[in-house]
Amino acid sequence: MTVGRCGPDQLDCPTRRLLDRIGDRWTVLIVEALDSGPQRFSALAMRVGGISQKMLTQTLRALEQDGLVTRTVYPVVPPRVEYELTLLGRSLQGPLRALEEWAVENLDAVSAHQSAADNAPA
Amino acid sequence: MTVGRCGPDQLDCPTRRLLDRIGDRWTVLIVEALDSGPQRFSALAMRVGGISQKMLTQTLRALEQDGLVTRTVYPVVPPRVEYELTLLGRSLQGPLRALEEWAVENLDAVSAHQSAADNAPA
DNA sequence: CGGGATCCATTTCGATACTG
DNA sequence: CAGTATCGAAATGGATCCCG
Repeated sequence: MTVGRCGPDQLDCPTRRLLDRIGDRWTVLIVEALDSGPQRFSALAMRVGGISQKMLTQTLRALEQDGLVTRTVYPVVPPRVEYELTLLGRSLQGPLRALEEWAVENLDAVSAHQSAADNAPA
Repeated sequence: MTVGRCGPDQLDCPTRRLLDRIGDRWTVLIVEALDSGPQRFSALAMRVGGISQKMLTQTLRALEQDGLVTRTVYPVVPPRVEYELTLLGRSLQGPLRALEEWAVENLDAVSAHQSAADNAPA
């Protein structure tokens, strides 16, 4: 459905648009990986860890299109490309960090509930 | 890959775990839909808008398992089931709201960059 | 009304191979 | 090194039918 309308009951659309753009794993992980300054493609791949180059390229392109990331190509013999968060991109880090902190603090509780649910099947 | 390891370069795992659980569209939308108190299944479906009952059920079950949502069944003639955020669930609303605000404030800028990228193909 | 089960279309994504 | 292109496996998700 992609996103369709925004809900009969006046649902907040910006949330949907946000999720449509940066709502996937890799986008979030990449933005956070770019936290510590400009990164090369391969460095990024390592930092994110477990991402295929396809997804990395694809996600970076999307981030670039959205103006969250800049792509700088250095015309040197071994190709060198660096990705860096734009101002807009960095502005996203705050909210993202908030979520991250929530994760750090509450994810254990979530796991606990999870296990409890498992042990009490019926 | 689900999540695999957490990256050779000491990537923050909680983020991955978070994304694994509440990293999809519907989860976020549902949590926000539950903002205004307990909701019935069908009411929830309307508020979220565009979600199939399959995804709604599925996502609600997951949220329940994670201890973010409670499911209350009232044994009445026309079945009545209400979903409500737990304390844990409500604690997630803050961070989520932060993201929402970012979306409201910056999503236009993102769209602008998007269009610019379209108009300057090469 | 709420939701389980099934079927099927679409999308996503990883693996692989090839290029400048 | 930093991609692009292609292929196939797998997950996602909607539609439909049925049940308590």
